[in-house]
Amino acid sequence: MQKPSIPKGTRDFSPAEMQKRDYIFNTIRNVFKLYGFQSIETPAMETLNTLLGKYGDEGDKLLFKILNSGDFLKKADNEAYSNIDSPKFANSVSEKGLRYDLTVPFARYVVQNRNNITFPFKRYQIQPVWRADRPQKGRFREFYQCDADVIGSNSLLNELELIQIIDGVFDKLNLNIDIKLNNRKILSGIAEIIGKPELLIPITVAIDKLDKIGEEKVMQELSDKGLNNKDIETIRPVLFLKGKNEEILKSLRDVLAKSEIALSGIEEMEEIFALISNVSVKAKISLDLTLARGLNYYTGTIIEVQSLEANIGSICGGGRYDDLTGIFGLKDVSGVGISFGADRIYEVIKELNKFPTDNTESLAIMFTNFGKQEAKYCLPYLNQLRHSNIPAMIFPDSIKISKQLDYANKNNIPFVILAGESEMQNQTFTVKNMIEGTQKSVLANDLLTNLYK
RNA sequence: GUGGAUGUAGCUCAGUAGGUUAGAGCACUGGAUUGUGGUUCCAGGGGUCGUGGGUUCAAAUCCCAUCUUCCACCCCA
Repeated sequence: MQKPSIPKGTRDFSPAEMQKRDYIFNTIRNVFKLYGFQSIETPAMETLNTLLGKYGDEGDKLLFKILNSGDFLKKADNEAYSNIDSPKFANSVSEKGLRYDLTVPFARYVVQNRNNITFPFKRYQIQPVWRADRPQKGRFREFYQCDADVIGSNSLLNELELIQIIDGVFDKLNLNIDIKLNNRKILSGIAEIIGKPELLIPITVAIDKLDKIGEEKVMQELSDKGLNNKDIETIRPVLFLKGKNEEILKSLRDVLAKSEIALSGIEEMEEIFALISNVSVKAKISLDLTLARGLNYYTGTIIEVQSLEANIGSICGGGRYDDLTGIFGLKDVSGVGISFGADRIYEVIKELNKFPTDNTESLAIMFTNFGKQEAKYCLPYLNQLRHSNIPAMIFPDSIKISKQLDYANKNNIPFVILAGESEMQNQTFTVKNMIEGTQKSVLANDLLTNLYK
């Protein structure tokens, strides 16, 4: 007999875990709805054309590809096979892949359904995504993302709303967070100032690590990527600007004055902070010039959320992408969105022991089963409870009562109703309170009104 | 993809100078209690020691490979 198992990096969720997961999903979903976002779903798999090239080389490597059906070897690229060119060979036997995130499939959806969509389109989407990453703390191969995006609007009010959503969700979940903001245009400006715009990505990847590996190693990496000492000395002071968010922006204006693109990024940031000052936000919000984020498609605002209480990396991220739909043939449509990492949020709440203890959704009442006649006697009253919105069940088999009570006990059912021969004769029920260990007799017709008394 | 650790009953883990029949707690089943759970007591079932190969008279224990899980890096939610 083979031992049952599941693939690396995947998980089963028990009823107890699902209850906690649903708490997170419901919280996020309710806030999304509150801000006027509508739900959509897209398939677990997309064609590889849709997915490849959107997440950089690293992302392409992490895509799960699906083997073609049928006699797929007929179309196989034998040349690639003999050259041991795995990616090329894989493409010849696979044309579908599991989605890597929700943003790219959403962009595909928007372009494909452009005639049925009224812009600006505010959609939310809560679905699993798959990455062939090596699992570790807070990292899985199958995990849920909870995305909210606004597409077809350039207004920075959208950025404000997304920040408010983040604030609202984590406030409801009782987590302390730091919302880090930056703007790709500022980073582009820095690359422009030193005259090496083509090195934007390597530069951002390097400075993103500042708080992790330290100043010296970042400068070393910058030098490795082809920056000379003069370039590095230009960048260095920018990264260490201190003060309030508004003050940093002010100094940036001077340093990056020669870059038009940087100035427009700075202006956007100033506007966002000005907008935020009109609403009350509980979370810490910081301008972080070292925030880069890997995904290649971001062009404006970038957002990343970190827990101030747990060390698990980013628990929510997002940003503005000006031309993601362009790749699919719809130009000049700007989008901005965020993505909550539900699985990491789960780990944080678990670590901090902040899951609510009251579970109002669990079963409240169980009828024991003494036999066929007795069960039939219970059925109308069971029905009555359910019609009154009280979660209830009858034990399906007439096994020993101690077993049935044991079942109720293990499932945290607070009330058990005993109905045997004598109860039937007297038209009563014996109601047992499983928490206090007490029991009482009530008239069957008074069950509903006397239950909790 | 790179580096390090790990794997013994359903779960958490003991068990190495290699040596009869591999243990415990929890869980499970039955009984004390044929209509009363969460406590207690008694009894019982359950393991190809991750998998494959090797060394040896003899391997859970030593060696090699492989897979799993975990941690760090890369990257990211």
